[in-house]
Amino acid sequence: MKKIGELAKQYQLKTDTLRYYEKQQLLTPSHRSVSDYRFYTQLDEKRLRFILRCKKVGLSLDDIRELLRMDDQRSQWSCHDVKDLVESKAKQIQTQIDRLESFKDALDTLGKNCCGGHERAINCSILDSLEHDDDE
Amino acid sequence: MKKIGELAKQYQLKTDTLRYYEKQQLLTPSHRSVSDYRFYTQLDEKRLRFILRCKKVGLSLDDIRELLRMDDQRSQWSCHDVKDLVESKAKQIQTQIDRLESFKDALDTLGKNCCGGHERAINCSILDSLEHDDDE
DNA sequence: ATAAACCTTGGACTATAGTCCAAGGTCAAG
DNA sequence: CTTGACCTTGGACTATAGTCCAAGGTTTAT
Repeated sequence: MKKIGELAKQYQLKTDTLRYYEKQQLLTPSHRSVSDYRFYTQLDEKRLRFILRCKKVGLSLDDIRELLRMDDQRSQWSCHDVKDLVESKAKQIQTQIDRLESFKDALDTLGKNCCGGHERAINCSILDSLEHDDDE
Repeated sequence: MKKIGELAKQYQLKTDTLRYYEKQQLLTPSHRSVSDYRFYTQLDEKRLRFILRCKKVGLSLDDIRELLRMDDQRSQWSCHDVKDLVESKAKQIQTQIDRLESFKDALDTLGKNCCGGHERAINCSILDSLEHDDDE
């Protein structure tokens, strides 16, 4: 059983983060001391690793909460449910990627047409194209 | 000269957004009526279009503020300065894209190994891999 | 003259994932 | 027995880009 400080140090988190996860219903330590110190068991720690692994693949705390619920009661859920969550998250991320790609393309185009020299920006092609309604 | 409501309607913004841009030092109407109504000139409107075009290419309000400063005083800046801003923003966006791509890959991998069937998730491969420390 | 539609301001609230702080209680070492 | 390191709580604050609200003033139309 570990106290919050130990657990935090071990996983390079702040104790505040662990308390935050508790408030978010992600990880509640199985025991409390008389003086209300948190004590985390091996299982709690395993749950924390689950959470951290989820974060690594880009899941939000909301997603993780849902996945934990499934993991807690696997028999209540089908593989389909789980896969669904993962796939819809992947799709959502793809949408964000697409959006950013189009930003990137637009910026690259702006940059490519610019001399980038040290002369005054009086006729800067970037500023000019941002000023004019070429594309609309 | 347009009142805030007209301008907002024309560009499909909320009047609040326009006021917000003013507070952010992006767009200050050139005139005020006796009763303190905002009046936007053609130039103000042009400036707004500049802002909206910047947003379209993914620039933040902070970026836009900087770009407007350059546009306002082109002779104070070089093409290099302008190009630099645009390119560094493009790089920053690329970093975000890379991060999301790696999330996407991880989720795709999880999803691919999962049957996605309607059976109970007792042995769900997704949950299993999130539980075990395979990759660390 | 009064209602509807507009305008003003400042301040609170949204989501996300924490981080930091203050005031106070607890515990181990010297 | 006190110091320092830990722990507790609740609440405020961060960034981003607005959005919404309340309380009140103005303008336009009837």
